[in-house]
Amino acid sequence: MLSERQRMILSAIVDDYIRSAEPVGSRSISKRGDVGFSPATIRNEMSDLEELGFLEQPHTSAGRIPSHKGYRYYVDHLLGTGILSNQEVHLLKGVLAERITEIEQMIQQVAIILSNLTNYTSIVLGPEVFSTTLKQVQLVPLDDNRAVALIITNTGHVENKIVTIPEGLSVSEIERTVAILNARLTGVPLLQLKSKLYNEIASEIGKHVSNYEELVKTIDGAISSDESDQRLFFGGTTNMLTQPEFRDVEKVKTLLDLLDQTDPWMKLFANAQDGIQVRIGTENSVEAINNCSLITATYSLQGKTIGTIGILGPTRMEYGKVIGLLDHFSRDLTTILNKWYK
Amino acid sequence: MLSERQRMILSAIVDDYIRSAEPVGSRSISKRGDVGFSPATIRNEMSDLEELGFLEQPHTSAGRIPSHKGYRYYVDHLLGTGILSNQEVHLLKGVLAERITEIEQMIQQVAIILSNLTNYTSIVLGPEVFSTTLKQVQLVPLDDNRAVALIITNTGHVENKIVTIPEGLSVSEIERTVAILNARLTGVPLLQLKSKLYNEIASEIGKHVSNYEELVKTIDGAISSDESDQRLFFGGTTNMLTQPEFRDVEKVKTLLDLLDQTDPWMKLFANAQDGIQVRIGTENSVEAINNCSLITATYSLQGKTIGTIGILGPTRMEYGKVIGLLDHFSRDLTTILNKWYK
DNA sequence: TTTAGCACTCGACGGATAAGAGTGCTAATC
DNA sequence: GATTAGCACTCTTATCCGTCGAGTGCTAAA
Repeated sequence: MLSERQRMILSAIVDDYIRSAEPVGSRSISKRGDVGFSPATIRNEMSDLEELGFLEQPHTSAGRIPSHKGYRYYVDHLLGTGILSNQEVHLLKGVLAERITEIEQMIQQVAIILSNLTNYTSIVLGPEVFSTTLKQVQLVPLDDNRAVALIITNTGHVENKIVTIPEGLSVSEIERTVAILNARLTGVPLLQLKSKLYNEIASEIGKHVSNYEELVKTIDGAISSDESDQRLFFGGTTNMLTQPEFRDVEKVKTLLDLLDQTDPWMKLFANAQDGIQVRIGTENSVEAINNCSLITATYSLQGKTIGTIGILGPTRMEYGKVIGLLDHFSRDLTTILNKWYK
Repeated sequence: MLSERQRMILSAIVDDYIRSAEPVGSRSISKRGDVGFSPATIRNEMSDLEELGFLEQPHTSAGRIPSHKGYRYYVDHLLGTGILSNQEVHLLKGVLAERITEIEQMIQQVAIILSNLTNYTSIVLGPEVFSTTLKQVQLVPLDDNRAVALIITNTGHVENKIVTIPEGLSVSEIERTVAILNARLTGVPLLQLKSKLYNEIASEIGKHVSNYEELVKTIDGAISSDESDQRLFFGGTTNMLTQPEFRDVEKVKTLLDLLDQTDPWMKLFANAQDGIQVRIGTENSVEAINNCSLITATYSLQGKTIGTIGILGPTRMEYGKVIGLLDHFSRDLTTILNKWYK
């Protein structure tokens, strides 16, 4: 569809614009050396590229900037895979080599490192709520009527909740209840615990415990995790402020308010495909980041995708570098996790 | 020191400036009605007040704005105690009435409510690290070589850490170790756990366990809480962006970067006095908030101050309202907590 | 097909001017 | 003696206007 020369020029424009954040003129392209044509020729091609929708002009007599379509073409066809610098590889290796007992801690570390390396904002969805399953429930007595319920997941995460034990329950009743829970709920995804509890298990508990309604309610309180909020980590939220597109405080506020929320990100990540995915500008469906791009990568455990890590930057972001980093990282992380849980 | 008239004028200027964020002129004061003098008279007084250091002039022929000293005088001598609106009282009562199993959750709720009510940023130091003591340690086996260590504090907070148990330890050795820990560490402030472990307890464990070095190391990992980070909650961090003094992105970044850190706040809160404390501008010692004011209140349990809640706003903040809110809240919270833990 | 040349467009920058807000001082008034 | 009206003065802000430079689009020549 595009001639070789047009592709060179488009590539040069996107590159330059990513670096400078200013409209790119024909002269500066010509001077770069890698496109050996005069400004006039380049101007003609640029005019064509604009007609085709790959470029835009902020106003007559300004240079061109890439349109969303231009970025898309650039990402799909023109991008050389970024090569990581030694320092970057080193840093990532460092994080992944650290001995950490929980996946989440490691993920969080990686989020911070990535945001530092890229100077963009990183958003990480920890071990996927959708696929995390229950491994074990334990009840540890605290005092006369309270206990700590431990919810242990297959990803090695432990969550604790303080529960008040309904009056008049004998120790054996409690023990039996916990045994039932473990027998029936092990392997069940966290999100389904609640419905399973009410639909199947409540009645079974009823067979062994007299006043079981309140008990079931207590269990409900313990297992209905409020963790879904906490599984979303952000790194380098203020990095965006250094980008020239956020010189306006209004825009900053819109973005930061979005970063304070959980829902939009869950939705954005819900339909993330495996592997690297680049969503440019309005492809993101969330209005507040219509002039941003979101690059996501997934990591997996035992062949199953369990989490997503994303980098959010202006549409004018360094796609090559970020994709390279995410690719490298998601592979490494997957390898490590699988070795770990073998 | 100041005449009655000067006090009225100073008060009027501060009030107006807090509302408008613009230098206040003699004419607008005169027109307010509560100061029944002509602009000329007021001008003379303003000139005097400036000489005394209570007012400042951004430039000749602009109105006056309060200096730090002016705010200080206003807060100390001119401020009528703010009266809460019904809605505000209602909201606070609502939060405090909710049945929550952990102090921290409640504190966090309050932080959010307060930042919404004030439109400033709230910073809350949860149950004080300095005074929180250990109540109990429990070890729950997970699989062959791993276990969950539960650290239970006197404030009802439970923290869990996954530990890898050193090879070659018998069950009885582990049990004995836990017993020693409970016997010797109960009631010890969290911050002192580590030193106590190495100085007193390590040797005692050595008597019962052969290869005790690695075990002590593991215990260290479990008790050295990284929670100190998580005890600091922020609410409404983006509220500051709506304040006109933060129209400049640079300032926003400085502040937000500060809000990402923990240390400065710990230091700021470390020397918080009991009751309400107002620190204006440079009184804060942290440079990044030299044009902000921080109002803090403490709450207590069993007569002992256990936490601090602060509201951060521009020096031009609504002192009356915020002080009223904080006062009301800290009393209520203290009452509730004490009823709760009775 | 490519390029040199040139007229044209548009935003950025800087200086000049006017408007407006507010002061400080002086002299008149209470 | 305290208060106030009046007025000149200062400083900021907005606006206008001309200039400059970057960049384009078109035409004609190579």
